Amino acid sequence: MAQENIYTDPATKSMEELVALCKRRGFVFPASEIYGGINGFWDYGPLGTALKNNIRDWWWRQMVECPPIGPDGEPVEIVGLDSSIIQNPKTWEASGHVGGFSDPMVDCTETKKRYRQDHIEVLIVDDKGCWGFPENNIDYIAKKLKKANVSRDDGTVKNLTDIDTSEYEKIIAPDTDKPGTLTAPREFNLMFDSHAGAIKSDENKVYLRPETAQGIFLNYKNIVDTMRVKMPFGIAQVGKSFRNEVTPRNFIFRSREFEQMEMEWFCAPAESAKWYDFWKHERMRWWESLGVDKANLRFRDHDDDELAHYSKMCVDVEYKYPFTAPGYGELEGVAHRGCFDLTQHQEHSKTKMEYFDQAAQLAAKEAGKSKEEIAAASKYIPNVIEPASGLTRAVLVLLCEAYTPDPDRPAGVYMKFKPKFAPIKAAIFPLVNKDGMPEIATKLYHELRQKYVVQYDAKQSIGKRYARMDEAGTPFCFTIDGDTLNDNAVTVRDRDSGQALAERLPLDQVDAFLAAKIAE
RNA sequence: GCGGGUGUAGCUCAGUGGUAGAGCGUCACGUUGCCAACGUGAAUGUCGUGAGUUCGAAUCUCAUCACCCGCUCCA
Repeated sequence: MAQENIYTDPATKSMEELVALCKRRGFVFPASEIYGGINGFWDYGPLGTALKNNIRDWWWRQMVECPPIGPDGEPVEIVGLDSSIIQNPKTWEASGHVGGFSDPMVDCTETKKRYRQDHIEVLIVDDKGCWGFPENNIDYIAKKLKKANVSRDDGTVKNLTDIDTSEYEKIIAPDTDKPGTLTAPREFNLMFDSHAGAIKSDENKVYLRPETAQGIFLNYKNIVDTMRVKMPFGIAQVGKSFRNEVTPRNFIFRSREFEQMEMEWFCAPAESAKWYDFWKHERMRWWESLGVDKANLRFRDHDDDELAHYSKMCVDVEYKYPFTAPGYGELEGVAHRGCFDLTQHQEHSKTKMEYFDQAAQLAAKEAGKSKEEIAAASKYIPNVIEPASGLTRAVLVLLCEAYTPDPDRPAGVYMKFKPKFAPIKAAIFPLVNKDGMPEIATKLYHELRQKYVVQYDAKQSIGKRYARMDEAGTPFCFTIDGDTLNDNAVTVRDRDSGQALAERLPLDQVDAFLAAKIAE
C-alpha cells in the first residue's frame, strides 16, 4: 500500500499513460478528434475544465482578491482585467510582434543565434572574404577584421537583404569565425491572423493575441484614470492566447491555443529591482501552494543573450516534467520589462503614459533633493515586472505531479490532487443498496452538493467505486454502512492511503471536515 | 522543417486478401456487508482519412491527417 508523501520522481512517470488516463477519465481530449484531430489543439473535458477553473480561481484569489503582503508589510494592490483577444493591429507593431517577427530571419547554424535579415550588414572585400556584422556597428567585428588584416575602406558594405542567398556560403556570421553558417532567410511570424469584417483585405487584417500582456498595457491609462490606483500596483488577466508554433509537442505543454495568467506590476523605475526580486519569490511560493513538490521546481535565470527584445532581466520558474526529466521545462517567466511596452505604446499611439507620483515628489522634497531630482522622481513612465504563467501549463504540472503509480491498487494509479484543486471533492456511497443506506447517503449528498462538487454513486461494487475515484483524484469517499444506522457516522475512505481513516466521521461533521481539507 | 515509429470498440490488443474479434471497462436487472466481487443480459466499430490494385482490402500500393520518440524550433 502506498505511503503518504512519498516522493515520486516525474522521470518515472509515463506521459503516454498520463495522456491515456486524461482521455479515459475526461480530463483532456484531442480537439476535433472525430475528424482526425488538429495538431496543437486540445479540448478540456469535464474533469480537466474543473481542474483548470480551480487553478485559475486560486490564482485570481491570490493575485487580485487577496494579493500578497508587500515588502513594507502592507498588502499590494492588483486589479483585474479581461481585455479583447483581437485588438487594433497597431498594438502588435508597437509591441514588436509584427515588426520583429514577420520579417525574414536568418539563423547561424554554428552559434544557434538568429538575426533579422535586414539588421545584418556585410563587409565584402574581394579575394579576402565577407564579414557579417550588426547594422551600423562594424566595430562589433573589429577584432576579426584586424586579425584578417582588412579595414572598412578595403571593401564595400551591403545589407544582407541585397545579397543573393547563393552568396551566403562566403559570409562569416557576426558571432563565428568560419564562413557559410547562415541559413537562407525564413519567415517567422507566430501570430494567427484573420480579418475583421466580411471582406478580406490587408486593411482589415487583425491578429489573435499572442500574449495577454498587451491588453493590459493598452488599458494601463484607463485603469490609472478610473480606479484610483497608486504606484506601485498591478493589473492581472487570465485568458486565451494563440501562437502558431512551429512544432506543438508534449501533450498540452506547447499548444497553439493556450491560456495564460499574467500580471503586469507597474512601479517606479528606482524600485523595479526590489519588485522583481519580490515577485520572483512570491511566484515560487504560489507554485508550491499548488502542492507541487519543491524538488521538482527551480529557478533559471536567463543569460543576457537569450533575453527577449523587451526584457532587462528574466527568470523562469521551471518544473521537472516527465518529458524533460532529469531536466526542467518552462512553467512561468518573471520578466523585468523595463518601460519598453508603455514607451512603445506612447510613441505609436501618441498617448502619454507618464505617471505623476505625488508620494515620490513629497519624499524627494523632504529629502532636500534638487529641483531636477524631484522632477525626475515624481514623473516617469513606470517600469513593469511581469509574472506570466501558463494556466494550461499549470494544469499539465498538476496532472504530472498528481499522477501516482501504485501497483497495489486496482487502477494501478491514482491522481493525488490537493483537495483544493481536485475536480471532485468527495463521493458519497451507500455500502449496499438496502437497509436505509441509500436514503441516508442521498440526504448527505443533497446537503453537500449545495457547497461542494460531490458525486453520488450507488452502482456496482464498493471497490469499483473507490477505484474510479482514485483515477479522478477525488480525495475522500464517505461511505454509509450498516453502522451508520446506529452511530450516525460514516467511513471516510482516504485516497492517498487507499484505506479508511481510523475514526468514523459523524454525519453532522462531514461538511466541516471537507471545508477544512479544502482550505489546506 | 528533417528522420524513425504508431493508428482496429472507451482502454489494452489479436486478426497477412474471403462474414469485424477477445479481455477489461460501460449500461441494465439480480445479488451485495469496505477496495475494479458474482450471475444473467445489452450497447459500442466508415479497422485514422482519401484514392488505387483486386471478383473481394483492416490486410497490398500511394497520398494525407493525428499522436509518440530523436533532431530543429520555441520572440
